Amino acid sequence: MSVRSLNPALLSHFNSYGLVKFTQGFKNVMQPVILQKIIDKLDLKSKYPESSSMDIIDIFPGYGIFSSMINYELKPKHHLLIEGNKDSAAMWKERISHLENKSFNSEHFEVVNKSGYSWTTYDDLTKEKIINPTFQSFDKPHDQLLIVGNLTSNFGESLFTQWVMCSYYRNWLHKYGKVRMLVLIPQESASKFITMSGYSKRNKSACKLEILTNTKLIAITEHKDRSKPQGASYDPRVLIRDQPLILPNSSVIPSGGQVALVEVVPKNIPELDMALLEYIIQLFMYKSTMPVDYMLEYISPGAREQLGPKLPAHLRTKQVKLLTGEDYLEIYNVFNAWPFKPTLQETMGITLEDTREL
Amino acid sequence: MLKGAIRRQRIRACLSGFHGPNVRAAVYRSKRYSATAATSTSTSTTHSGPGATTLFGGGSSLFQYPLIEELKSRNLAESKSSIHEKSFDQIDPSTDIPSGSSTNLGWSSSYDPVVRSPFAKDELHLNSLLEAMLTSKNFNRAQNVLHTLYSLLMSPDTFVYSLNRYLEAWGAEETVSLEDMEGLLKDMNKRYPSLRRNNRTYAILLAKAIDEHVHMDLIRALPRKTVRDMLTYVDVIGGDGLNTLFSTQEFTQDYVPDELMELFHLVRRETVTDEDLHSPSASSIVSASASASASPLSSPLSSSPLSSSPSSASLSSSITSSKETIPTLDKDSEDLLSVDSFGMQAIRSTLLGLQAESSESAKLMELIEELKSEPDSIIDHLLVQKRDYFAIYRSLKTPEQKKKFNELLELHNRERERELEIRGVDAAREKWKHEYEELIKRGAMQVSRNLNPLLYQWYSALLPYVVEEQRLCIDLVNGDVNYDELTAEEATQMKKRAHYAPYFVLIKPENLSVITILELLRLNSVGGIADGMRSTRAMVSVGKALELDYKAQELCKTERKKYSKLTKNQQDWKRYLGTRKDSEKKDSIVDNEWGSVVYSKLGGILLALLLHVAKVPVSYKDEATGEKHSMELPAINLTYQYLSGQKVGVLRFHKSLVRMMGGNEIANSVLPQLLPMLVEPRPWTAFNDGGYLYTPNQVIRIKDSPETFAYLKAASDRKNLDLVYDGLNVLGSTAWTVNKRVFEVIGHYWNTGEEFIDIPPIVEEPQMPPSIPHNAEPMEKFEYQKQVRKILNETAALKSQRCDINYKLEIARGFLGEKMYFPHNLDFRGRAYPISPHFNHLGNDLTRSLFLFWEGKELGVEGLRWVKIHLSNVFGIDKVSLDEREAFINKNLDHVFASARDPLNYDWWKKADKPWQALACCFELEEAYQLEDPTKYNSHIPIHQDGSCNGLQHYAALGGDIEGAKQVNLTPADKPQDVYQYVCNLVQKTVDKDAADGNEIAIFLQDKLTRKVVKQTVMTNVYGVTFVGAVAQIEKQLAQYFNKDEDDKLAQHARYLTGLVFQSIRELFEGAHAIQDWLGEAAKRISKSIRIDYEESTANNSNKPSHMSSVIWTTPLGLPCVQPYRVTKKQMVNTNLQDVAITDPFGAAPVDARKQMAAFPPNYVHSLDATHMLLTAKECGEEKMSFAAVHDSYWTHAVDVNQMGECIRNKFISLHSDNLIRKVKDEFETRYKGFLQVVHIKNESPAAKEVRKVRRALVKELGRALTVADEVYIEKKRQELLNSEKPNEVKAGQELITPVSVIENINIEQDIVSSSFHKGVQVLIPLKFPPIPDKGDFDISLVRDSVYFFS
DNA sequence: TGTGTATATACTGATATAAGTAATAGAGAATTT
DNA sequence: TAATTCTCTACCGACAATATCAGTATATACGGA
Repeated sequence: MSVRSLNPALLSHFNSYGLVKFTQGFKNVMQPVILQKIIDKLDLKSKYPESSSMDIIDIFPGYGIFSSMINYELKPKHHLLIEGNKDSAAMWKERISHLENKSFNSEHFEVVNKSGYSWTTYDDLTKEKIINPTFQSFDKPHDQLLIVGNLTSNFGESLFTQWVMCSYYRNWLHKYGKVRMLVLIPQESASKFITMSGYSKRNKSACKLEILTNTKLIAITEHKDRSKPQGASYDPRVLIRDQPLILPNSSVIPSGGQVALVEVVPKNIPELDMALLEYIIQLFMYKSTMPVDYMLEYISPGAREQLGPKLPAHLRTKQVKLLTGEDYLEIYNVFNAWPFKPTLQETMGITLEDTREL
Repeated sequence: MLKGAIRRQRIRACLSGFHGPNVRAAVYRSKRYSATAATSTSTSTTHSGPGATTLFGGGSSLFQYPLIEELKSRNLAESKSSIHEKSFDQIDPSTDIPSGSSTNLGWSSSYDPVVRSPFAKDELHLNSLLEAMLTSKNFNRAQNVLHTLYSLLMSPDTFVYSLNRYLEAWGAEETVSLEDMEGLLKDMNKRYPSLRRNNRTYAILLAKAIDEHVHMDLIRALPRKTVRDMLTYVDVIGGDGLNTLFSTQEFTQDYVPDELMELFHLVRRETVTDEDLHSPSASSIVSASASASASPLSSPLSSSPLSSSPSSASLSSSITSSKETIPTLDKDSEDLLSVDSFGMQAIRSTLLGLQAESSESAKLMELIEELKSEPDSIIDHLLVQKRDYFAIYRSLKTPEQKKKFNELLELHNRERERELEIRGVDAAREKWKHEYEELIKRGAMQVSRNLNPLLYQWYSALLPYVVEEQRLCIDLVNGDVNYDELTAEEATQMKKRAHYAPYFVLIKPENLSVITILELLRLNSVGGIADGMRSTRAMVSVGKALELDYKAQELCKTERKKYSKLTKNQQDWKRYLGTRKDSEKKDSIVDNEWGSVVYSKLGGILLALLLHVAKVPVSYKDEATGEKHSMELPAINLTYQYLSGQKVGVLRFHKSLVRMMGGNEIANSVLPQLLPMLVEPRPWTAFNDGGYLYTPNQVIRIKDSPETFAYLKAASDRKNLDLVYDGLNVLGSTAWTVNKRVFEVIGHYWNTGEEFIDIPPIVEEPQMPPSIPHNAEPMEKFEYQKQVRKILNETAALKSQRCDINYKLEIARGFLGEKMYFPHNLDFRGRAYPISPHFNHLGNDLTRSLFLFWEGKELGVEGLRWVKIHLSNVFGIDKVSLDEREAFINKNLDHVFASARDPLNYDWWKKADKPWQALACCFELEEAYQLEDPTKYNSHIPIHQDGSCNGLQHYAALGGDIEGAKQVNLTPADKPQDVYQYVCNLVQKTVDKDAADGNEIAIFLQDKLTRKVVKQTVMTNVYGVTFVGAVAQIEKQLAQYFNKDEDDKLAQHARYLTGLVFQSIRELFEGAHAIQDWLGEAAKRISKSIRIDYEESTANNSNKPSHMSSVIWTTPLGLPCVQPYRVTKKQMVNTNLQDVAITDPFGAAPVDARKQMAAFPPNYVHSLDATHMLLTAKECGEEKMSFAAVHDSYWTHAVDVNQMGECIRNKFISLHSDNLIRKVKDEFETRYKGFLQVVHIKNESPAAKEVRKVRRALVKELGRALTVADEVYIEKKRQELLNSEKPNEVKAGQELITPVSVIENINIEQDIVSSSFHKGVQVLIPLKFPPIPDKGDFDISLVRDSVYFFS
């Protein structure tokens, strides 16, 4: 098996480090052979035909085998490694100096030793003119910018949903266009987020993801329980649709870690009252086996009586868990036109804290 | 002096009451652990010697006791029953037989005389059901329940009480004859041969016998003593019964118990001549009533001339008649639009509406008229019409007049109080109706922002549904439901109904509806939800409110039965028989609560119905056409909300409804439950007997802790709590009134709708920050969202505060001019609180300013001085000497007068630290100075004496810290010491030193240290604040010196400072801290101890035995304190609204060791300050002072302050003259005797080696791994053998070597390591407590002369 | 009429939910190896 | 057993998470003997 994308210049460096332990709470896929398959499946070259002028923004790269392979595959103009962790950053710096000797760092790796969690990190990228991506139309995915990230840590799940929201708001790195994101997330997150209507684990974020992006499962790890069929914790319809690669457990550190690689491509979505949409989804999800008509009243007093009739019959009787993104948008529109739609106070979930003096 | 000594002795007597004979009766007889240890000291060394190759006493087998075999086959059967989950129709005595035995497990310790049945939950359930079935006269079902109950109870004695309940209710039926009852009893006896009748049973039979005029037959058949005892069950026999009995000539005096003797003579005399009844001595008898209620039977016998008309008539007619008078009686409605609450008006109309009906009020009016006609009387028509009793009372000149007025008012109010408790709900409804009809007449329904007519609409819409639901429930309870005729869905619904139906039928639909509505409104914005509430809370609260109403009504019925047909001498009868609550209750193991499950189910169905019908008018403007549309939308909806990532069910009010409730035009309706009382509360005589006339209450606020209940009951039954009750009764007997002048000023500012001092403004639409672009950067977005959230949070908080204040003012308004009392009860540590929520003297500055003593006392020179000092205190000048404080006010007297004369425009008082109380004080002074001699002023204002950092005062006394004691004013000084400032100075010193050494942080902080920075930390230190918590507090104080992005720097500085503060406190209160640590350590050991007599029923975690023992101690007053911290199990309950999680209090839950440990030191100290307060209260009460307290702030009349101060100090000294910690230790050592403790000791220590050796041997024999549970079991067996009667068993026990026995005599203290230390081994050792730390040299008697101790 | 199997129902336990990790440190408990 | 990861961090008054699903245990229905 060839590992085409593995940079030979780095081999000795990888070897000298051995299989590192410092995962910092992140999970990682460590086997080049496996990663090669992923890269092949992603078919990156056709998506980034002029990759030599592109930028890769690589967030929480960690040990970075995957990063380096993508790098070698695409050979971008800039490959920024946003790595707040001191040890990892130091290792990358060492690696780069290693490459300086070998290839004068023609890989264009650059370490940004700042937290990938903090938004200011990214403001600084443009402020300090480290990169200067082009602004592209929102009709098609951006072909000069790629986000790669490892969100397998504790806060990863929330950060992932925030990145998705950024793609909708067209801020952060998504201000440049519909930027593709290749993100490694925990299996628990992936099996909730990438679902189709009716799947039991589907949650609010999954609905948002469906509405706002085209997201595909690229690869998943084997199931922990050998007696279960592979992919048992995922929505079977998604598995059929996306045909993800199955990674052996041994390829992941810490061993047995369950992860999934997903490819997120933002959609071109008009402006919505996102707070309202989220509120509707959230409230419906509280009792997902109930029909829409019944749940209307949970959103706002009088909604059932007044808005129920405005919904098509098939929607009204549909179980909430069976609703598609489209369905949600339709319901959203009805609410949005209603004079008594929920106010900010309700959609924000205001709570009273103890106001007593000292 | 002598008196004090006697009292002290009594306290001591109480202290020891808790352990005693019962200790001996416990599991292990006579010989105890320590004795064993002493004898085996020598033997154990031989065993552990090298020669002991076989560990078990020489032989190769395990001696005669088959210990290993037992261990191998040990199989624990858990006592289990699920009866508590069944609805009434599923209960079947033939199948519902619980598995396992109902033995008493005890709670934290088996030495204490408290009862715990494994089936307590089922018992409770069945008893409630029985009660309900009897009330609804469903005797067949009730009998079913009764039989099931029998199989659960631990002793036949307990069963008799339930049987009596049945017999009593059944016997009350006219169709049931004495013969029937005897028949039933015989039948029962046949089934349950162990069943014994008790005196109450006989009393019940007697009642029937009297009815049938065959009572002498029964009486003659019984021993005289039995007859005497049974007659004390007055609630069973009834007043009429007694009357008949006493009139029977054959019934001789020797049948009569002492407490009824006078009544007996009364009846006998009455039959001779009626003239005696109208003797002129009447008033003197009545005069005794105020104090007599504490001991009703000791007051002189006489009759009152006031009783002529039957009170039952007034009861039913008063409401309808009062309704008519409402418009004319409305007082102040124009002054205070905002607090125009209909509920309160309803209450007031109840309060006001009784005058014509009862003779008591007629008499009062007569007196008032009489007084009015006196020359220069200020009583005018208006005052009379407004019923400003306080103004009238105040205007009276002679003590005789006052006395008489008070007496008559008391009688008058007794009637009104009863109305309030029994008929308040009806009054509220009538009020709604009235306003609704008024509004309809004016045709103004749509535009009205008045809430009450809307509530009436809700009520009218709700009622038919409730009626229908009740009909279904009745059918179901009567067994008239044929499930076959129902659809599947209906059947499920009916099954759900079965869980609440027995209770639903007990209350009339009108009350069900009104209470649901009012309770819902009351709960607005509680529990952290804006414009709504947690649905769980709502459901449970509604259920509880219903239970309270039902019980009050039932009690009233019982009482009416007592006096039903009596037309003469009702007052006297009442006084003699007391308003004792059902005496039977005191005997049942659990107080018969319906329980959370029933509450939530009842609340669920009622709220579901209400949600369905409650509408609110709304309108909107069509943006396109500009047309305005009006319509009705549901007023409330059920939804959910996430609270830190967890779902909670929420009932949310529609915005329009919220606007109606919180605006300044409309006020809430007040649920007339647990309001301040109009008469002196019934004195506490038992844990569940005292306070309101009819509404039941417990003396301790217990939340989900049957253990606390068990201890409380045991102590109460043993009469250990009488001193506690005495103190509590003093608090309850303080009469108050509302400060009308302050109230009017508050009302003025309230009505402006603007912010003023404690009054939040009305916010209609919050001002949002300017919106940001759709594609703003994430940072900006989050920032924006944060701002919006903050603003919304603030407005929501304002709204809820306004709502809350409104509710308080509503109640205050209802009691303007009234005399009111606050019944108190205690938290589990003994701190006292008024039972009445919302409006009480524990509130904030604004609320407190509304309180005046009803009684006035002439100031005198000292009193005047104290009023001034008090004003200075509330003004914020309280750190200087008393003379300086007085001087400060003298200097500012003009400001004081000006403030009082024109409070709206003159601002001086508004600058005070506590402005509202300052204003009240200004009024008082100004009025006093209107007299030629202000010292002659009759003052009503309560003067406060506050302990300076009371917790630390107690700690300092316990620890004997000389400097610490000085700093918290235990030592006489010429000006008050300020401990916060002192600590601050200490810290400053270190900071200066560090700064001099070049410490950057210290240099930065050098000039920023203030008292305020350290205050909170010093204060919370008593509560055991951790380093992290304190850092957070100090960060808040330092935040102003740092930029937003300098969080890390801020934290760094805060941490440095916190370290110093902690260090300084530790220095200053060295002894105190040693005590604090000791208490913490003791709590830790207790809560991590293992009871060897407690069998672990879950085998799966036998390596982690649960810790079952709470920290329990007895206060010097005899109150047992049980820390109620256990891991709570949650039970999901299905209701009509949603599933709710209810904490299941009956789970045999292990303790929450962490909480036990952290909370014990503060709880212990609080139990001491509570003791101190109650002792002081009692003494003040005896000295005829008015007394009130807010934990460590004691209040009395100005003139009495000096005397009270003396009292406070003396009680403090006598409290601390004992070695309290020693006592706690002794108590612990008794209670937790023989318990084991889990510790980790160093691997390589000799002790560890010994233990390993024994364990290895055991494992070998056992053929499997040895669990901790096994070790505990072995130890238990060893203890049993050692304590055996048989010498051979004792010997076997001595020879038995267990992992515990090999180290029990080795000193392992120095080998103990923390559990996270890796090279340690876990071992069990007997529970021991660390030695008590040495006390400092502070001499407690110095307190006697410390003026600033409380000031 | 008693027994055995198939299906319906009831019960239990696990899991997810939200969504700037706030800042920090240190003990103790829980979980995993 | 040993090592690691997670949790929590101020007392009381004044409390409070729920819906769903998967898997298992029990009850009912049914059919055949």
